[in-house]
Amino acid sequence: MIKAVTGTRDILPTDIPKWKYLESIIKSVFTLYNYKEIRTPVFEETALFARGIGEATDIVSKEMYTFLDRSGESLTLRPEMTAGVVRAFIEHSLDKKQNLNKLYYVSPMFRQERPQAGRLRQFHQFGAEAIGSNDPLLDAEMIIMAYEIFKALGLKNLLVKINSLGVPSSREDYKKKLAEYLQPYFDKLSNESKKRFDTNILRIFDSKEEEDQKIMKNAPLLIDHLDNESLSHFAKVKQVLASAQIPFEIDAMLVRGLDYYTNTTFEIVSGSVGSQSALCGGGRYNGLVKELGGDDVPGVGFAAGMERILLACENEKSFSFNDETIDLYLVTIEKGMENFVYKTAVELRRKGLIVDLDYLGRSVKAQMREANKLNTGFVLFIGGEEYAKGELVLKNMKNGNQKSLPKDDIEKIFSSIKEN
RNA sequence: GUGAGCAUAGCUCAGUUUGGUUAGAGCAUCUGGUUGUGGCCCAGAAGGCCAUGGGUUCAAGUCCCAUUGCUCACCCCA
Repeated sequence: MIKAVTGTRDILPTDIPKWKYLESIIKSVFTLYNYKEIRTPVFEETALFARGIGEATDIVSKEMYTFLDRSGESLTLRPEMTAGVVRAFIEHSLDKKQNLNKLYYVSPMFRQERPQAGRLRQFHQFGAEAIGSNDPLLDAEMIIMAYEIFKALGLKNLLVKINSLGVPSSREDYKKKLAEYLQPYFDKLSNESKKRFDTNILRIFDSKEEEDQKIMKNAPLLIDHLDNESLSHFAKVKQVLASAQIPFEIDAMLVRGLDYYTNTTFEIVSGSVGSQSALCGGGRYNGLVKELGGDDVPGVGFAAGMERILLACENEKSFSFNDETIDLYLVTIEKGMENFVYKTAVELRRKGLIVDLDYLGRSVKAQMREANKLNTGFVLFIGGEEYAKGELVLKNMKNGNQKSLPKDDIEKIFSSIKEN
């Protein structure tokens, strides 16, 4: 048996309602904040991600689905959306048409990691990018929109964590200080952290090794070494969040594994999923557009994992649906009625009723059991004595009442059903 | 890439500890319970190479080994 590839999932009809519901909330919140949807290709030139996300990051160095196409060009299934959106932004000169572009997306992403709770190889993210302004209002707006969406879904067990990484120049000064502090402990660091010492020293803060954490507890914090401009930017973000009544906490250890972040970074974590608890993450990326060949345009954005969110919703039972219903089920009482039955079904469907019928030639009892299972409001019996008299029997499945109607009066049948 | 756990009907699971005739249950499916009427109830049916391949044994769903798959966790991320 051929099965779905490791880390991929079928979304079956029974799962579709909750996905549609999630998508409708995403769309309505982004629309309220006047973000416009953008769709970009699922694959891009490999170089886009290598440059945009950073060669040394885990995503680029070990998680991408990269392949050569038939002409020998190296392509990659997108592991995240920001690089592609920025590429499209530059390619279509969106900044020349509008000073600030507020964009959102809902799309599948691909990363070759070992699957676990809340982590798949093909997964879905929604997110937003605001490109063209350095206003801290937008940093806060990202967090607010994500939070509004989670709230609308009924999620409770949430924690907003924010941090500031400052600008590259002040960060370089700080990195030197951090290196000086860590030098005496170097031998005690975990192997992974030793590597990071050279590649991205800030990431040592992310280590969960006990020994590393002990050392990092007294390390100088980036947040205490921010330049004045970064500090006031961060202060404004906090102030806006507070005025929007978004509870948050500052996590000076929150660094994040993508190279492009500057100033604000944030995550919203849920206590209702497994160990992969970040429902969304994002931050400001003021150098990215220029890095990818555009003008020096600032940007900020976030991405949220939809499977993870739905997992949290299920665990919290944050919303539920009524059983799906149909309007009418046609029961064929005797053989030979099929043409009339189907014609009636089509005409009622054209009037807007959800109509189903038997396609398996089953007994009346079996058809009634099916009608009941489908939660139909009405059943229309076709055949027998009444049909011979030119009538059909309409049964209300809630109260069991039945009445006869002229067999060709579609309008009468329609209104008898519609009135209830 | 590393570690641990799991694998029996469409689904959820008994049975494995202490090997012993034809492998069970609930749910779901199907058929009936007087000629043409659902739900609840009752009766019955169908559905399994017990993940795959080797081994131990008189005998393996049960013990051993390998393989594959899944799950969870690490790394990291959404």
